[in-house]
Amino acid sequence: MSTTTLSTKDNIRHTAEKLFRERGYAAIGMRELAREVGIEAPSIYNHYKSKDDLLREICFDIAEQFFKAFEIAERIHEKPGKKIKQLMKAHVSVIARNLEASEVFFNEWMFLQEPHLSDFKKQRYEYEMKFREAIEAGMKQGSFKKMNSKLVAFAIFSSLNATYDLLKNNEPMAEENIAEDIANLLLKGLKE
Amino acid sequence: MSTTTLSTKDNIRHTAEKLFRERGYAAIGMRELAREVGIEAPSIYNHYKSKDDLLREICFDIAEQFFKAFEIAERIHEKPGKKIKQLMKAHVSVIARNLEASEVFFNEWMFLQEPHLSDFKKQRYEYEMKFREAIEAGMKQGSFKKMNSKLVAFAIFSSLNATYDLLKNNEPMAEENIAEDIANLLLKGLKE
DNA sequence: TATATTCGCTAACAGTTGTTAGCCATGAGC
DNA sequence: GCTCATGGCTAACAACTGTTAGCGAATATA
Repeated sequence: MSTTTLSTKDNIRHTAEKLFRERGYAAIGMRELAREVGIEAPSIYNHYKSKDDLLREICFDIAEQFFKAFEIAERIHEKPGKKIKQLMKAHVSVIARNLEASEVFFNEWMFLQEPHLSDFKKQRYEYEMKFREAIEAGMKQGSFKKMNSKLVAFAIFSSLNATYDLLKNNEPMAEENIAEDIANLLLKGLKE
Repeated sequence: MSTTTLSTKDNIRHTAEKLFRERGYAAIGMRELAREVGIEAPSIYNHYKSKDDLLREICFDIAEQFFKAFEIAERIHEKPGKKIKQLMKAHVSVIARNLEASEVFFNEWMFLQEPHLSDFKKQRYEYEMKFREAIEAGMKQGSFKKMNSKLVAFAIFSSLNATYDLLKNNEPMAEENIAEDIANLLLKGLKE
């Protein structure tokens, strides 16, 4: 835990992540956000152009982290099973490092305004497709069962994205174990 | 598709489900909801006591359906693998029959006011525990691998709850196939 | 020391929020 | 035909929305 005193801008950012996650972007007013930070609402505008600007910074920052983590994990060339596992670990690691912000990324992106909304959707689709390519490669190569790759991708993503709830509601569980366990479950199945 | 002309109350309900799902409970005003229905905002109050009342009806109606479907599926006594599959199919079937409303149930419940909020959380927890019991029974009995049952339950729920996206964004896919495919993936795994 | 920038503040804006009061037309039951 | 409930409507409420203008103190730069 860093003990550096955060800048006001960082304080606004982190408080926004916390509040947007807890109660939703639309339900949080600038005055409430400001009160939680310990300043007055108009002071926020010394650091962010608008409420949308705040949301945009959060969402696109997380998006960037997902892409970077994916690229790094992709470089390690492995057999499909190991590769998917690597990608899943990278994905979970981004969530675990940004517990509140990633929830905002998943649940509040629809409040982005154009043209950022379209931008965001495009990036999300790209990311999904990168995952699906890795899955389909494994199917073609014979390591994976031949299934609807979209269904598989959705099952993987939604399982991984439950990381927040697992880390928040549970007996402490190491981040790496979550990815490892979910990967094993999805790869080898629950049946003995 | 039924061609019965719906009552105004039903119209409000269905329109609310659609709008709350699309843009979130907090972002939809009574005037916008009314406009979409084709009436004026105050007329809504002839049918619902408040905005919260509307959300409450939607959320608790879906909760009830989940419980009922679970109970019916539970009666058919089977081996753990078949049983989980039955429960999953029942769960997906509720989602498929209430595509918009179930999304509201999943994503907008936090806007419920007390004491209904606590009520809701309790019911959700009960439902989760019923599923986990079925999973743990399978583990004890030796049919399933011994894993963290909360993690397994979360993976199952989040995968099943992706049904909405699968039915909406995809080439048409039969509801039963979704549950069947997800069940097979989670039970037998992706690996060949 | 003079100047410019940063960053807080208060006051205020126009528009929107959920909701209530109260009026009027329709149609059912007596 | 009279009465009453139903379910629309308009007008209005106080509170709240995101945001801007503009002021003043502190800090950094020259």
